[in-house]
Amino acid sequence: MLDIKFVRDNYETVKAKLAKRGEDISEFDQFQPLDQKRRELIAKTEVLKAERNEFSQKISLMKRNKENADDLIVRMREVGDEIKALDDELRDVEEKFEYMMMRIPNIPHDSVPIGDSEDDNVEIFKWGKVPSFDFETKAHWDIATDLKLVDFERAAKVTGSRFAFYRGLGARLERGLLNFMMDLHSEEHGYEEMLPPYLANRASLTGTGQLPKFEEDAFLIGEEDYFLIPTAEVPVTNFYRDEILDGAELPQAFTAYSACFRSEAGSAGRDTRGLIRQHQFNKVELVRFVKPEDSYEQLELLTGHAEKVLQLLGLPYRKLHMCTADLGFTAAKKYDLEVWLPSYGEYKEISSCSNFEDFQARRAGIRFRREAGGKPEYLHTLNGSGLALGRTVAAILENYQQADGTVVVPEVLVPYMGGKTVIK
RNA sequence: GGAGGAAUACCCAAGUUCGGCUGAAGGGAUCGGUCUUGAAAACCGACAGGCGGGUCAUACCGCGCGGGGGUUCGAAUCCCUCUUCCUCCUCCA
Repeated sequence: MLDIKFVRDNYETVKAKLAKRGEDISEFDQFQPLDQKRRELIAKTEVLKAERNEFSQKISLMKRNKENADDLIVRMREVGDEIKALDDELRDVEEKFEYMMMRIPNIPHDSVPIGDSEDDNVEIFKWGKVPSFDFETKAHWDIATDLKLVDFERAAKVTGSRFAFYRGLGARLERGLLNFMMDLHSEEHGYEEMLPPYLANRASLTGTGQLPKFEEDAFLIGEEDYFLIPTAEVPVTNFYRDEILDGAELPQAFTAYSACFRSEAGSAGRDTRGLIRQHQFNKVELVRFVKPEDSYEQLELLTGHAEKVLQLLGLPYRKLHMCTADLGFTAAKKYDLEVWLPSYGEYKEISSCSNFEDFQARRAGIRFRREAGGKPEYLHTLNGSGLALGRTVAAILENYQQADGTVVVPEVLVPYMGGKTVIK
């Protein structure tokens, strides 16, 4: 959520910046009328409440002195009715205002390239050497099926489309990668390891920005009003929801593995084969809680941690600076890491690293105090994938495949694969 | 799933019977001071924080006793509802 006072004082500037995202922000036109109406009603109702407080005191005194207070009580009854009517109206206005504010996206940082579509994302650099093969290469879904690493058909039978069974060395590879990444981030990069719940409530999904606008993307569980988490970002960021942290303990960094669940509404027909777009996938997430003045530096740091995984695995990738049109709802600035996939003949997103500034913190009520007794301030939140596991498996299978149909295990993973150097 | 109990400020904890000088007693912790060579102890003092309206900023005003509704001139205190925690039973990896 945006800072209401800031928006009030800089309405035109904010509107112009939001317009650069290229999405429909006509809702934002309601800001000024609703904000004004809201403040009018608050002013009115508070005058009456002050009066009521004052006279209730008087009535109390009169009663104690055995005086008759009936006239005052009758008068206050009218004031009470008036307050009730105004409060009802105010509640209505605030509900509309809140709903509108919760659906307004974050303001892009000034460094973000302006663009109309994903074609305007700016490539910052490429890393690694794209492999060249002197044999007919296979796509990862064929490699995985041929080597009995993943079974898509039986998953379709047992559950439905876009689910997968990992088996044998495929399951081992996914688990090995998970352990490799968690070890790297917790032991080398200074993150505290976390294993979060996979279901989260409505308040949490609202805190990180999935709700109210994108409810159709999430799986809702029965009558519980719990959602399957689309990413560990949701539980981990909301870990500190409605809390005030000690500034001396910032930054705080967590790495969390979780399964992630996405309905993939609206993606019908895209990436239908293989491990790229599943309803359920595994991911190692990085989350940081930082002081506002550090957040852009911290974004570089976090992105570097995600890149390190790709570098150690020897997977060719490129780093993109996402343009205003491709920022997503919550980010002020975002880098995507895209890994080379031979079957696509192009780079494919495998990590997304964002600085949300205080956008999530404001929604989720996460603050900090610089010093004891100081005013609480909203902190900044960041997160990034470190990395998505299914896509990493796909990338390894495709980039490390050999002419005989087997797959070489990247060196760093050998210890995590029980010493195996080849998947066959 | 069944039966009970609880939720008060940083922590503990009174108040809820009978709604009104409770904008919330009392401890502890914390901070400041006295004393001391220094420290401890003792004593004195400060300690709702937060959010919202308002203001150039103050002042001032509103809300606040788990969340949300309601009754009432007035609610920490009464009613409804939700959430969380605890105990016992049941079930269970």
